[in-house]
Formats: sequence, structure tokens, C-alpha cells
Amino acid sequence: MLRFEDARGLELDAALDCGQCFRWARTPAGWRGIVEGRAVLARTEGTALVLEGAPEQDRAFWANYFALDLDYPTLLGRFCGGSKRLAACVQEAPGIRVLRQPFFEALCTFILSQNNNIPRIRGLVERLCALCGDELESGQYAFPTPQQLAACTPGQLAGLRAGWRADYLLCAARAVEAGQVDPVRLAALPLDEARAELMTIRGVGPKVADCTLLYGLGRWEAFPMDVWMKRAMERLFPRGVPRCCRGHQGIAQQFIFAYARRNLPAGGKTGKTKR
DNA sequence: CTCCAGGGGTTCC
DNA sequence: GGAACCCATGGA
Repeated sequence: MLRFEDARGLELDAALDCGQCFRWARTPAGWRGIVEGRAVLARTEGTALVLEGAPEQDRAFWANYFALDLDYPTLLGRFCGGSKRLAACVQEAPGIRVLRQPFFEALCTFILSQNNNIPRIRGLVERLCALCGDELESGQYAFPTPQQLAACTPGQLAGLRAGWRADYLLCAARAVEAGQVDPVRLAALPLDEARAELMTIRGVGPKVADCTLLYGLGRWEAFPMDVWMKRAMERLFPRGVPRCCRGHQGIAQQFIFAYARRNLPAGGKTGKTKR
């Protein structure tokens, strides 16, 4: 069991259920999840974060995953001091944290997320892991590697019932396997060049690219935009992203999204077909 | 049965 | 460039 005495205000309910990750499940005992083949049960006790099933040697891994090294209290203070509107967003769910997820998992899950809803995305991801990920104890599965996914046939992937997204997944796996898209390079490139490299993958547009940069590579300056967020931004921040978010726009966006989802009831169109 | 889900590619102008 | 259309699923 791992224990972090000061989780710096992290709230699992907010952080794990805000649409940034898809492999955590709420149980009566806490949040059950698997990251890079490590299965844990996470819960908070007061100001502490407890991870059952995690060995002491993984302390640095989980501290990085939950971004415990980033001084969120100070960062959120900066947000709140720099913009009244943003302060309201932070107040909506102050326990949100932008997790540092594995690169390939973030890329694939956000490909699966397009024009889709969270419950179904979760099911798709679970079936994908069971199809070609390594099996852990107790019938749980790790997220597949690019090689494992690239080795799947379209026929096998049809079992996911992912629709047209299955083909996009294969393209992504092949691109990463071939080194055409490389996480180490993406982490170092200027943001626009990294985005362009990701968008060479068929099925990866600006939204999926930015989500991958933010959630899968810790590029907190990335700001995932889509039709829905654009509407929210126009209403909440007509003059654009507040300056106090500079360098952490993606983190700010996570709070804006949570606020807008609860307080801006009108749903936006997402470019779908009418008939 | 209809509508929708934090898209992306293609095809028009 | 931008607007309209297509894509396959399954939940509500």
C-alpha cells in the first residue's frame, strides 16, 4: 500500500470523473484503476491519498501520474487572483487535477472519444484491453502497446463495435510503432509542431491532438478545443483565455469545462448530420 | 422511433 | 476557408 500524506487538495471524484480518463471505476471501497499494467484501488483519507495494491517502489510513478509534484494550491491561487470568472470555475470543482496519463493510452482513448459518450467510451476501452492487452491477475488487462494493437486485424477489432474509429486506432498504432509519431520527440517539439505531427495520423484532428498533448504528454499549455468548449469560452471568456493561465491553459480548461457542464445547460451542436 | 455523444474526413462552393 | 454531409454504435 502506498500513502501520500499531502495530496494537495486532490479529490478523486472530481479528477477521475471529469472526462479526461476512461479506465477508472468507482466502487464502494474507492476508485479502481489500471495504469501501465499497475492495478490499484485509490481513495483519500483526509488530506492523504492512499493507493492499495501499489508497491513502495512505484511511489514516483504514482506521484507523477497524479501530478503531486505540481503545486496546485499556488497555481489555483494564481487562477483565482487573475480572473473572477476563472475563480468561479475553480470553485466548482477545486479537486480536479490534470493527470499525466500514458501517451499511447491517451492517444487511443481520445480517438475513441470522438462523437461518443463517456459510458460507451469506457466499454470500448475495456474491450480493447481485453482483446490485445496483457492479462494481469484477476482477469484485468493492461492497455495494449502500439505493437500489440498494430498486430490486430480489422476483423478482430470489429468485435469492439467501435464503428469507424477502429480503423483510426490501427492507423495510430502503426504510426507510433513505425516512429512516425514519437512521444519523446512530441514532448520536446514546439506545441504547434507537435500538434502537426500528431495530425499526420488519419483520424487525429486538432481536438484529439491537443487532448493527447495535454493528458498524454503533460503539455499543460495545450488547450483542447471543440465546438462545445468554444461555445463555453465565448460565453464565459469573450476576450479569450485569461492571461493568468499562461503556460497552464489546459489545466484551466479542465476547470472551465467542469463549470460550463454544470452551469451552461444549453447543449451545442457537434457537426452532426440532419435528415 | 428520434436524438445525441467535448470529431474528423470528404466534398462541395 | 468554411459549411454541409457522411461515417457506426448504443444509451436515453
